Amino acid sequence: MQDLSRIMAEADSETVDLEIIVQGAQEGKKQELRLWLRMLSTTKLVSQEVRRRLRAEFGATLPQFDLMAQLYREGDGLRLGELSKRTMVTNGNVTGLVERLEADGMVLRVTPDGDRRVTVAKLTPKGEKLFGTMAAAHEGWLRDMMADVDPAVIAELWKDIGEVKTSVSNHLSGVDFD
Amino acid sequence: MQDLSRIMAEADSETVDLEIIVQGAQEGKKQELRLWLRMLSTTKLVSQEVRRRLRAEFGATLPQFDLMAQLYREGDGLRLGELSKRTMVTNGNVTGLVERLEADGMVLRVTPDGDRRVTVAKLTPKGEKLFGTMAAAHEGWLRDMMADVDPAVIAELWKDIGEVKTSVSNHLSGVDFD
DNA sequence: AAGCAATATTTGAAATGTCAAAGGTTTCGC
DNA sequence: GCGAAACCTTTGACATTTCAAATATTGCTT
Repeated sequence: MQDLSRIMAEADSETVDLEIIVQGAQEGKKQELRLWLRMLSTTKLVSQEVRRRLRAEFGATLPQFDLMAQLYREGDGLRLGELSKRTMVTNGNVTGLVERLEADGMVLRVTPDGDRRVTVAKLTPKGEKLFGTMAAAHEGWLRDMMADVDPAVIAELWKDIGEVKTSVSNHLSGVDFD
Repeated sequence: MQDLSRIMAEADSETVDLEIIVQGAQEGKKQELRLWLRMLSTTKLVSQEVRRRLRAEFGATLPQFDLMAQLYREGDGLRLGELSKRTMVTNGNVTGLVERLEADGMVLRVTPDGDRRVTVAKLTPKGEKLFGTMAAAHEGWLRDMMADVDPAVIAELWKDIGEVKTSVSNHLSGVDFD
């Protein structure tokens, strides 16, 4: 944490009302915040359950599963940069993930002849087989977890969250300082 | 990754049938998976934006912000175990988070007289002030990001995701091996 | 052909994340 | 009160995460 003095000075000059800021999410003013907190906690809940089961049943991690899912649907493999975009994982992170998956024999790394900057990752047969098993289980877990939710609600949620995603995408700050 | 041979054997003996037998299964079967993938990617998108801004504007991290939010609404402080539950962060992780926040002067650690097993974390005045500023900004970011979504949809989403969360909560596997 | 910008991946530092095991403390049962 | 069980936090080993800087390679410009 850096640059505190400047920030504190700002806070001082404003005298933000500390009582109201976090609390009053009930009153309609903070619908977005309230929704976000609920989305976040729900996502964490599901993620942790999925992670726990992937680990217990397959000894795999969620990021590994995600990465393999992308490779699974592109039989010819993907460049690491592509993988990074699709999994929303940083480049540096993909390097390590692929490294470990390769060590486990799930993934193969190849440098194509045309361009030696590039590394293409590809599932091995072993990786494909394991992922197939995991994917089927994974789908079942989700169906179970959401079993009490009306299918119509699920469809509605899918649509509406799509709207949220679009809105968010259109309001991202590239990189800006104040 | 461990225990592969057993898992592979299972996969072999099952030969999962990718063709779907039940009627209407193409559309209905994977609704939950589809919803989950969309929830996950949307949450990642928002998280990354929030993280980027917290860092750029306040030099703080998202987990730190989360933790401070919990302490903010409990002026008397919270035991680390409580913090762990509320932030959905493991115990060991809370230790480190609080350590760093204490080093930054945002948080105070106290061992109450009654029970020396316990550590209570509490925001310092400096921490309170900074959090107040961050919380106000944070709320604004979310309002901006979701600006294109109809308020009625936001309210609906909040309600429906609540249903999802309840369902998931009721279908968690404590700890089970197969 | 030399130089330089653009592209693609890796590396390194710091923080966060999980899990399991280890430490102290308290409390309960006897 | 003693010893064991229960409780709370810390520690340690790894994996994942981000960002920024460093490498390496290609392609463009002149």
